[in-house]
Amino acid sequence: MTNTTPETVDYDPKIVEAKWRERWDLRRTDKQDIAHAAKPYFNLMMFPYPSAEGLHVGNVFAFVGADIHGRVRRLQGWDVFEPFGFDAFGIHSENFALKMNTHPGRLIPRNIERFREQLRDVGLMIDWDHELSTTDPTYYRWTQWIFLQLFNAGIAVKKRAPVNWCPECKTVLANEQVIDGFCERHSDTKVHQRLLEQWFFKITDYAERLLNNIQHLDWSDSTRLMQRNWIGKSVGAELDFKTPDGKSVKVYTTRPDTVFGATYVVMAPEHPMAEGLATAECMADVLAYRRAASAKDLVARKVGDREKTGVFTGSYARNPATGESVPIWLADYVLMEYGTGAIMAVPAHDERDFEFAEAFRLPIVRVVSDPDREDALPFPGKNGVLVNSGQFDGMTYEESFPAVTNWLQERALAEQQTRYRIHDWCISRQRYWGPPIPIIYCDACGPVGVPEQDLPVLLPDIEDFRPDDSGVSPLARHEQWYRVPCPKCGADARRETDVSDTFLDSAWYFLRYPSTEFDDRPFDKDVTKRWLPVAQYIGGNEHAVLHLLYSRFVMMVLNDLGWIDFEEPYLKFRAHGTIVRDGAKMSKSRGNVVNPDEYITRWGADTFRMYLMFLGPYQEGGDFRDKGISGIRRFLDRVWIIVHNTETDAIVETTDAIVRKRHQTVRKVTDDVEGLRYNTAISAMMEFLNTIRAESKDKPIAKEIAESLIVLLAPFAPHLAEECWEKLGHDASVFDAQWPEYDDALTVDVEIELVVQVNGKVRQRLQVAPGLSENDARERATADDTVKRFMGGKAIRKTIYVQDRLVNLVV
RNA sequence: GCGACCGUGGCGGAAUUGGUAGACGCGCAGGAUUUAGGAUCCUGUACGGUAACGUGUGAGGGUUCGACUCCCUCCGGUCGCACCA
Repeated sequence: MTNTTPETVDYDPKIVEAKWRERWDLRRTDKQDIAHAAKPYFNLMMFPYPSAEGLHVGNVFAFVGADIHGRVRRLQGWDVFEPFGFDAFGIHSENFALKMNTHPGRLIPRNIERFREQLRDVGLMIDWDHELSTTDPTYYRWTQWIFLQLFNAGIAVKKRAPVNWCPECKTVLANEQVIDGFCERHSDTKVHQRLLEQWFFKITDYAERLLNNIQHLDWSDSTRLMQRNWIGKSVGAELDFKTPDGKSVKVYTTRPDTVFGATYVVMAPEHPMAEGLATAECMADVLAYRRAASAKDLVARKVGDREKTGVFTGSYARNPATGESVPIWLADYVLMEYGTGAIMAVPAHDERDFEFAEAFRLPIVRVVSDPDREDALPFPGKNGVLVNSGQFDGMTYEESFPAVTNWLQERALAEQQTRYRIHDWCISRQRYWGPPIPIIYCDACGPVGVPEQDLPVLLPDIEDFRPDDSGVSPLARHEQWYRVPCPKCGADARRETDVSDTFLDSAWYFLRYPSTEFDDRPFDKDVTKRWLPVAQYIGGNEHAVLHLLYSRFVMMVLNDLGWIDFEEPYLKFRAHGTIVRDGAKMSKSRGNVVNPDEYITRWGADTFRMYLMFLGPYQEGGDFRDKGISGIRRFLDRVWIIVHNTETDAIVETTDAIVRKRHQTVRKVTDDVEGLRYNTAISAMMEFLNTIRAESKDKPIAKEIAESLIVLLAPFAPHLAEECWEKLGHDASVFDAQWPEYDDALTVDVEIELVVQVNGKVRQRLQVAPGLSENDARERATADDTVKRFMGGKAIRKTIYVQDRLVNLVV
């Protein structure tokens, strides 16, 4: 390096990073005083599943972004707590162990060990004293405790329910594990429906509160929208269509205003009233249709072709508004699981009903008309006014919805109703690798919760944990484990053999982090008060619905039961983006997976961290391209050189340009890191360095300039920053320094470029002092030869002046 | 099908509230240094044109003194939901 002074050592990240890893451990730099922190800041990142493949570059991207945020907050004076843990229970670990012919209990510790080493190399500010793993009995003991709180409160209940069953995994799948009717893990295996007795959490009872709180959360709009959609609130009415013999067919609709256009009724094929409504001559068809529909399972019905099929029952019901007799049909486009399992069909204003009416030649009656558009049917919108609707004609949707509903309600033919799409949370898994559900079944006492002092219910160490298709967990094959006396009456009883859903493990882990030292309580009340709710949560979008919703729900319940004094766990949540390679998602099959270890070894952790953050906006992700990383390394090399050339004991004059750039950079980086715009924060630091280099021309620079650069850089490249900080004469860690301040007045340039437009086109750029008046600006502009030429001697009709930016002359 | 977001050089990507399009970085070209290569440093780099200048943010239209930014139509992509009545 030509401009390196002889005694300067080249930047060798291997040496620097090893030195500071050790120093941080020694000084306990990353540890937090949980009991006494004055300005607590809980910086949470989603804990990973410790896969056998080790840390993925996407993990590193996620954690580094969160770590930078934590380090910035620390420099800004907060007592930052940045814990880490492992979400190690679940189907992933178990399936992998089965494939490798080993036991997950032996696999997980190895994987965790590997993760820990890799994470250490990345240079995260993690307080390892508070590490946790969901598979640790000292953790899942309290997962079971939480289950018991919900059980005792009547929120955990047992129900017989249809579930998604994957014949390959041989277990129940959650809805999100079903992709287009196939298992997410076995893309060629169709998911079946199966009826099982399972434990459910009554999250639907909390739907309204979960929905309502969303508006107060500092989350991104898209995440909030996804949560709203998942909860799926709809306001409508249950209407009563009566048959001549007095039977009552209840239908649910969100458009009671269109009831005058309801020309037939449709029931789901499995509707309990279907058979009773079938007339003798239609019975054979009805039964045949039913059989055909149940052969097509629920999932296939949802994804299969949407050709409308159906069958007439032979019966009629009375439209509660018109009093006319309308036919009752069965069709599989109506789902038993939503609403009442029956609908009133308004073919003129619903596309599905329209298709069905066309296919079976049923009458179509228009009851909404848009005066602005004479639309073809169907016309599903809410614009327009009612027609063919008796005394309601001429009303808008907003008027007619309540008017029609009330009118029917007065005659006991309707009831306004609010419904939610969200289902109760099924937490039973017929699997081995999870926390046993702490329930004991007694013939006399029924389901009894395991007494708190008997927790944890340890997961037995068994070798034959392979699931079978019996519909029960492998634990049900271990009599010596499940046979226990009833805790209430002492009679022979048996344990619940299902384990709980991984989402329950992860629903409360952040509550445990600050309290890991307590073995007699899940979380300490004082500690929790000090640290929770979490200040900022960073994680992947794939968990933006379920994980966040489930943990919000569990916190809400714990709050209601008096265990905690907040009900929303994450005040602020931001989702990071995904790293792709050459425009495609990284995957083993594509062969474009990036191994972070190689890059850290070759370039150093600091370079790798910064490169990942430089790829693109943190919340959008970016495209990983090998070549670009050298630019970051060059930047860090130059920082190293400039700091090592800095005079620490001499007074060095600094140019105004450097000072100005310093203030501009501090402002820009401060704003950018706040909005997680790490890519532009890095380019601002690069610009700062470029200015310093151009101005100083290899001469030593002033100490305070080097210092502010290093502090800004520290969250991104912590090892190098520490080394440079020490070189600048500091004994303490750079992370005990102060985030630099800026002065707006000192960011103002002495000379600005004034753009001169003629008729909106840029024609000239003039160097002027800032703060020019409009008249002065116009004078300067019109005096310019080029500007004169483009004005062509015409008079100015209008001048637009944007202070210190541009003047536009309209001629 | 519905909803959300997005489309900018050879590439990754910049551009507070409409006000200099292409910051920063990669790559590339030329030069310096070097026995050579690499590294490093300097200069240039949207496109066309010797130049004046013209043209440019997926396509087309609109609003405006002025549009990557706002509005309409279309095309393409990513994600979420998906017969939810």
